[in-house]
Amino acid sequence: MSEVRVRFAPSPTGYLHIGGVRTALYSWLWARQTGGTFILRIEDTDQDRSTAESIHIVLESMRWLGLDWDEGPEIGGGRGPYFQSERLDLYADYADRLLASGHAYRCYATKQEIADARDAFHKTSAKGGFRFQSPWRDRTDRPKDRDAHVIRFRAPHEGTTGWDDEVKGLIEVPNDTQQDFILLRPNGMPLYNFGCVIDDLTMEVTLAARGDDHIINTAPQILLYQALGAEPPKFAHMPMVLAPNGEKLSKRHAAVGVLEYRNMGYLPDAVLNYLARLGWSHGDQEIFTRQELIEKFSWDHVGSTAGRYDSKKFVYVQEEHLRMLPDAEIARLTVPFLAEIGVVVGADDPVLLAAVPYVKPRSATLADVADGVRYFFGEVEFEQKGKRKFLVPENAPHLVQLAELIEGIEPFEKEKLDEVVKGWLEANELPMKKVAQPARVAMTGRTRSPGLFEVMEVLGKDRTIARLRAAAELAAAATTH
RNA sequence: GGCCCCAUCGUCUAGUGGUUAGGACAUCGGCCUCUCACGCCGGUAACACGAGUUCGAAUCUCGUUGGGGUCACCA
Repeated sequence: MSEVRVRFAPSPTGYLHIGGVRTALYSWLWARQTGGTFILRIEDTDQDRSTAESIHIVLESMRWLGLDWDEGPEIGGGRGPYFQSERLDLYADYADRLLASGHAYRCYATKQEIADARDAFHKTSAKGGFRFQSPWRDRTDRPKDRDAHVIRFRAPHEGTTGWDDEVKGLIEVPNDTQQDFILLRPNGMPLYNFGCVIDDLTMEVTLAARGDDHIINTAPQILLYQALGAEPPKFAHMPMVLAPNGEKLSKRHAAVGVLEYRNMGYLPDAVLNYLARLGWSHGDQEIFTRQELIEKFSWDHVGSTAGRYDSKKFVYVQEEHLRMLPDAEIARLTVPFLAEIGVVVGADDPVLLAAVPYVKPRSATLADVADGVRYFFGEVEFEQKGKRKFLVPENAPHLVQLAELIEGIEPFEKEKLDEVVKGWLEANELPMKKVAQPARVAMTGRTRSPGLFEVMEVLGKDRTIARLRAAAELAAAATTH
């Protein structure tokens, strides 16, 4: 079997959609598993919609996800260029060949003529789909008053065109439904089906993987390969990612731009895992490392039904990946998220490092971790509800006593703290519940946090005592009502 | 409407003629417990429908219904 060459060919007309990421991912996994080549190609032939900003977003998204390409923008490769807008000569050349062999023709019909024909078709309420029947299909002359024309494919009307799809199986389409689709616009820009075929052909792509909304384009493309006397690649059409309600996924339903997940503190590997698993399976396994994905991916376990985006499961997968990370790595990755909320610390900050293991099981994203360690830095910010409920005069003495008790504890570690404090509580017949919440609010400003003694250990003796005493004063001064 | 694709718990899926139809997320109950989590134990919950093939169908065939895609000088 020849070397695997696969590509991801987004059009830069917005953000990189998570549905697009999934098709990119499957191709990438296949290339990495087989030692093949993963090509990134930018389909920027729609000059009205393509933007430089969008190209940047695509590359940035791919980089963040770690979906590195072997040929493509910025690094080049032997089959470049990798922007369709820079391959115009090539398309012109292939169009000439098709013209010469009679597989294509120049069509001088104007957009208006086509629109009129379409209107007329719909007015007669004819059944079936509209196909523009160009009068130029069988003419050899040309109009005297204009030169602008498109180049159309001379589509066959008999027989069927089919292929054995890697995920859908055998698909056959009758040729009499084909139309003379346009290859080249008057300005020399190719349309999707033509550009895609010429690129896949000249880039020697062996498997074209894409969303199943492209199934409709495959027969025309195969016809084009045949007209060119070339062997088409294999095709894999994967089902789309739908919104939770089964509609087409859009901004309304979820964060669809993949970079948004970076900003929310998701891990690239978690995104990959979730997306891979949505539409593909490997027995009962749910959590995969990047390496496992590469090793275990296979086309015959890509399902054929559309998958719905499920944010809860996504969060679950993200949590699992966060827990797989070493604490020091989590600390390092959390630093920018801390900066975001005004806490400036280094990745090797001892307090941060000490806090991560306790905050980790309570967090899903890196943003959660940042928020979870926040009160270990700077001043305590009290949640009003907790302050009002627990920092009341009757609790003030307990906080002071706790501060005094703690003064003498050495080493200041959570096991020792646990032992001494609980002994003291028992001796004084004080229930833990009575003291814990006021102390928690005193130290963290919140009613929910890691274990009391864990917080103390991270805070250190001095700051623990200071916070307990400060809160005791607040509590004593609070007015009851 | 034509053409094409699809159909197992709410969701993602396992299943390739013989299973008490399995797992995961979610959900519900319980345990643990200083709060919140984590963790652990357990429950509810599915083969869209109808024919046919077969000793036997979630699995094969046909039809119905339902969902999706597409019918561009977008990709």
